[in-house]
Amino acid sequence: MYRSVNCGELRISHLGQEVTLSGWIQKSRDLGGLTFSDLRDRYGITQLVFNMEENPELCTLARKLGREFVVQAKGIVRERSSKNPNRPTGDIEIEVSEMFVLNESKVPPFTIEEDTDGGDDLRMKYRYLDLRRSNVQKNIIFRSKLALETRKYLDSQGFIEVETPFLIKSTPEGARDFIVPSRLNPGQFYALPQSPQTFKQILMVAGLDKYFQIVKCFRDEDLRADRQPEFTQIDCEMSFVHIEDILETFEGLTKHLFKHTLNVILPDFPRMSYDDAMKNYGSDKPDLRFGMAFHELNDVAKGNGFSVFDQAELIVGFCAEGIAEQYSNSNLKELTEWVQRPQIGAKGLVYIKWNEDDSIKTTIGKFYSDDTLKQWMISMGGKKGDVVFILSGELEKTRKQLSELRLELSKRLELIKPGDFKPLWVIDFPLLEWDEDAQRFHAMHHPFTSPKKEDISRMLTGDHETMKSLRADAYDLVINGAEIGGGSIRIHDRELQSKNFDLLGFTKEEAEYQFGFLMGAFEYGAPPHGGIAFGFDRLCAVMNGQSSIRDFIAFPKNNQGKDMMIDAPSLIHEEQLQELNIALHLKDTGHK
RNA sequence: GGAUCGGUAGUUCAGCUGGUUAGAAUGCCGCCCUGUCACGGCGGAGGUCGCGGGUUCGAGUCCCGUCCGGUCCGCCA
Repeated sequence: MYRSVNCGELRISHLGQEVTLSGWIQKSRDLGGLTFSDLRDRYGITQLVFNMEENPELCTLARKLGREFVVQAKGIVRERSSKNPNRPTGDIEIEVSEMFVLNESKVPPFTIEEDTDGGDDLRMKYRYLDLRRSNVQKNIIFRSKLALETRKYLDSQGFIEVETPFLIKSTPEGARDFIVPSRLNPGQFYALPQSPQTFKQILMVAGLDKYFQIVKCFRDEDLRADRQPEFTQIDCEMSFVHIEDILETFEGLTKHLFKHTLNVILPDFPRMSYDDAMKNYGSDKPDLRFGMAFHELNDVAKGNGFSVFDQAELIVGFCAEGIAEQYSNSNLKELTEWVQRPQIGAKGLVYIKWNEDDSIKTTIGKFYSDDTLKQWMISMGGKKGDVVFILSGELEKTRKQLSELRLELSKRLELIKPGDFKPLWVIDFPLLEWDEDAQRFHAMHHPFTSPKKEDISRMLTGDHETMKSLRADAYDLVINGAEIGGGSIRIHDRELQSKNFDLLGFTKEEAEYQFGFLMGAFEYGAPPHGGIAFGFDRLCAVMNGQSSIRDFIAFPKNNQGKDMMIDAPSLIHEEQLQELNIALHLKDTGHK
């Protein structure tokens, strides 16, 4: 028997018991006559004590224990003469009578502690050591619990989990596919799914009624802190539903998850149209943990001879409450430089600072009187002691820039309270998006998304401009400014689906080649249906107040899509290529 | 595809406008220590300053190239 108890469970109530523990040596403290060793496993840390006088052999052995040695120890639970209140097991220790070194360890390249000194690079290469750290394990355990609670809730609502294939068909739409060659079908390729979208719709046609799957998805795009080439979705689909049914069901799921993992009770989620989100926050995923909503100033600001404003498509600003005192000229200058960085790209930043002494400090004093500017500020919800920031220019760019400024300012002003959660449904997304470069429409969500009922006739008959104004039955769940989930009511009618492909620039043949199976299925009694997919990794991260999803994935990839531990991707043998009938034509990239 | 920051001891980093023998902390090794828990004390080992080239009397430092990593834009139906 390697152990009778784990390293986290012993308390003062166990005094006098003989126990056996196994774990890793976290650290030893050799005091000469006494040696203390901290034994660690997933459950905690228990102190072992060795006495040179009473058991010199064992104590000598203990002094030789290095970090991360794997050890089995048997002994009596004793009360400590000096307790450690920082540890749940801090009242007791094990007076060891018998010990085996089960395995030795090299000195680890970084410390296995809550706050490691290791950089990301090393942590990924030695992920098995990184995963020994309690806070990384905590994340992985959280993830497990979140998946379990997801299954519990969806099961309670009558959903069934169905596995869909990973080897499917490549489609040029949307993200790039990972491609898998087929040995049995020379020259032909599978693709890994970007999502199980078409399969779950087929399952609705098949009458499964309520489907879900916690499933890996694959996208061969460039990575970010919150984007991995393989990631996990909670993928769901329901039949005979309107938008309301879906929002209600998955608001319920989200509340359940917060309650049963974080013990956080979320109030009902507000809803905001896409148009309002863009207008008021310059973003389709606004962070509602702080204010600074936008106010447009076109009506009041134009026609006073300030050519920058007069020529702008949009003049828009927001009010930062109570920062006039703390925000000096140099702060404001620095902020101006910040928005002028190429990544943001604003030409300049207009501010109006309404000081406590009632004076106004502004960049546009030549064109507007102090009283006028105060009127503006009052109309924007401002008052004495506030500062208003204004950007102007082309509509979409300006909104995006001001949105970036809003987020940056929230960080600088530390407006975000830890543990605060602000979920939001963003609804009524546009159906189509005009791609100026490609001179064609793209589906804003995906090509299976249904237009709103009242827009269907306009879609069937409208002109180019009409298409831009079509709204979809599509929705995103946003929490704290992160897109956590997205979905839509789907098209379930062959003709409408066909028309949509047509709008998106598919020829009839292409549409048939790629999605004929789906449209074929629609001809055999497809029920109205819709669904949603949650970014599971992102949900884990957001619930824990983190922005990077990598610490919630046991074996993540780095920015280049590489797994540093197993060194993948990698070259394959010539014979493998031959068997697959694949010849490489590598561009000379200077790589090995 | 682009922008930007970084690469110096096992690790995390400092190293100024170029100037003796490249430092700190931590880790590691050795000795001492009977109540430690960030133990303490004394001593020690540890470096191709990512790589290649250039400028210079002299390069960790400046320039060019390259590789590796972080962050962001594009991209992510």
